[in-house]
Amino acid sequence: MPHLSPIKGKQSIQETEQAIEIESIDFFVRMMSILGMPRSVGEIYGLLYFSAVPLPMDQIVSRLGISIGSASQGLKTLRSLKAVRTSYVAGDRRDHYLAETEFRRLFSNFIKEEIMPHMESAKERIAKMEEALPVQDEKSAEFYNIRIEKLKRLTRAGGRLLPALAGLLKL
Amino acid sequence: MPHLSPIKGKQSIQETEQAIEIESIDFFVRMMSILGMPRSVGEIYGLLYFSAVPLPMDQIVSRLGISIGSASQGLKTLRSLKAVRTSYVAGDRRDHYLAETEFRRLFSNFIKEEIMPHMESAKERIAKMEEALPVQDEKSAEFYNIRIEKLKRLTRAGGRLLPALAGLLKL
DNA sequence: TGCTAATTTCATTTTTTTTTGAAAAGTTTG
DNA sequence: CAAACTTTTCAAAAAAAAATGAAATTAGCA
Repeated sequence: MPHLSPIKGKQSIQETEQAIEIESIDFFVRMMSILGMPRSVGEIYGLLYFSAVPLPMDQIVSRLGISIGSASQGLKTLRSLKAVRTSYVAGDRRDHYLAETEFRRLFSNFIKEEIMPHMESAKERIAKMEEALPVQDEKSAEFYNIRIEKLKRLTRAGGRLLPALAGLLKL
Repeated sequence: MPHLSPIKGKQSIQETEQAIEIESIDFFVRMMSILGMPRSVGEIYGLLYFSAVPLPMDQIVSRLGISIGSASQGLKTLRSLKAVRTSYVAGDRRDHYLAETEFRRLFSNFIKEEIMPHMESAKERIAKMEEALPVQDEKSAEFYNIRIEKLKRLTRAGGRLLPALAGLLKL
């Protein structure tokens, strides 16, 4: 069955596109907020995700109704996560933004940039605990050692598992 | 080489314990904040993690210098994540709190309670996008379908992988 | 049951985070 | 190189999140 009459449904193509756009923005605002990203970042990504063409910043600003400053900062964040990239459009001096839609890559980047540094500093902090420890040598030393050992295993597992996870992610 | 002289180091046993406690609190405040938990929750868990005995709420309050309200709410959160449990102490009507130190279990709980519900509502939102879609039947429909398909794969992968991850986590 | 200690709840305050808006800094092109 | 446009930066405002503290509730005990 090929295409139906163009005047078939209650909604026009634009209405459909707008409906999906709204859902997409909503979707990514929530997703990003799980990852601790501000609303504006989710909105921008959500808008770009379903955009067939790359959008310049002023379009993002006007379509989302956010400030130029927010858009600039949000795009900076998204760029640093490699979640968007710019594409050059002939005869237009504005940057045009495009969403990276390969989630595997995005995820891997997120872990590397946002999570792994924390793991590193966690290890340093555990080392500090060990420095403090050896002085007291009684029965309770055993208790502390066990707890510290668990923390070490936690960071080790995190360090191995998180990057591996991104690879596992067969999207 | 057995134990050294008890008056050897510069620090007493209490000082050592206090130093570790401070590091522990610091450690878990940061860990919890990665997971989007408020400071107080990290502080409480950090204190309990290295406590050899279960602590009643008023001790938590006075040792951390937080309010009774914060402590109560923080403990509620930690209880709901099964990160702490109460243990009964003879002849004391206060609840005494103990940290759950098996991170695998904690992690698995966190995914189940905090992450999976989001995955579920994500699926519902994708379904809404699909509802909006079928009306417009032109070349761009293909574009939308591809994007929606990627989202579906994302939530499917998330739903499978996250719980699996908790199992993998051999701590 | 009534009294008291322990805990929870929640309106208010404080702190932190995010957004805004306007000035500063770049860029492109005529 | 200057005028026009684009983007970034950042102090201030707004919004959101967390902590407080006191009243309300609950639970243990005499």
